[in-house]
Amino acid sequence: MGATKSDFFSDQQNEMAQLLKALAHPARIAIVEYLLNVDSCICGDIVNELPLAQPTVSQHLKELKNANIIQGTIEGTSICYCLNSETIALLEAFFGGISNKLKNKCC
Amino acid sequence: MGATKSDFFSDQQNEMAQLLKALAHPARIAIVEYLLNVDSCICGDIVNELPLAQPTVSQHLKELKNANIIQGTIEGTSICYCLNSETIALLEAFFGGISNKLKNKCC
DNA sequence: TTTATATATTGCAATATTACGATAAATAGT
DNA sequence: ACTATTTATCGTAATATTGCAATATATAAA
Repeated sequence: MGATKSDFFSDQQNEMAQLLKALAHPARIAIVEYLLNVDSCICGDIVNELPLAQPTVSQHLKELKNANIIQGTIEGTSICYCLNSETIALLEAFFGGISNKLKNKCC
Repeated sequence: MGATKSDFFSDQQNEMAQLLKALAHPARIAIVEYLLNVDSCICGDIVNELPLAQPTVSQHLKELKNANIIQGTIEGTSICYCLNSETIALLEAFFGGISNKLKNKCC
């Protein structure tokens, strides 16, 4: 016990849960907001921006990258991260869809 | 170690992370989708709908309730759950805002 | 090749989540 | 009051996440 029973849910449900889990941490929200506020794709400044050690930030970036929320391109010795607008659009559509359908409901 | 360093992030970032965490599980996504597809607020049918034991479902419902994603009203011996459209709107706005701001970016 | 800089990986301790059996609480009907 | 039904809580085992020191990797510059 203890492990999520993913097998019993649909692929779509599992994927959305995974995507939301990747964002379900204040540090990762902060990373997304930072990338949004910075003009160009700035790289390891994220480590300086956050109150976390470099390995911890690296781990959070990895999770965001795995979930396709951000992309990283190598630029010399550093890596340049930026948001993936397709994934953001997917999330927007998910909640937009719920919101729309909810308008015809009693509660 | 091991605990999230919430103190170092903004209230807004912590709240959004918490809200997303409440949805970051396939069972809880399934509950939201079920409530959306059912005409009126139907109660303990959720337990029958999901491949999980009653205490587990009760726990998931509690988390959704704590995050203000669903509401429960007592109806005789049973409880009637339904989605909270305000919280859904908040989530829609969050991702909509990111999506909009992202349009003017280079990546 | 050596050195400096940037990022990733490993290993581990602390903490959180998930799931469920057992049990409690609360209400409806008898 | 007793019984059945519905939902919540407790206790606990299994698993996952978080954070960081230490270390590895990889590229740039000297």
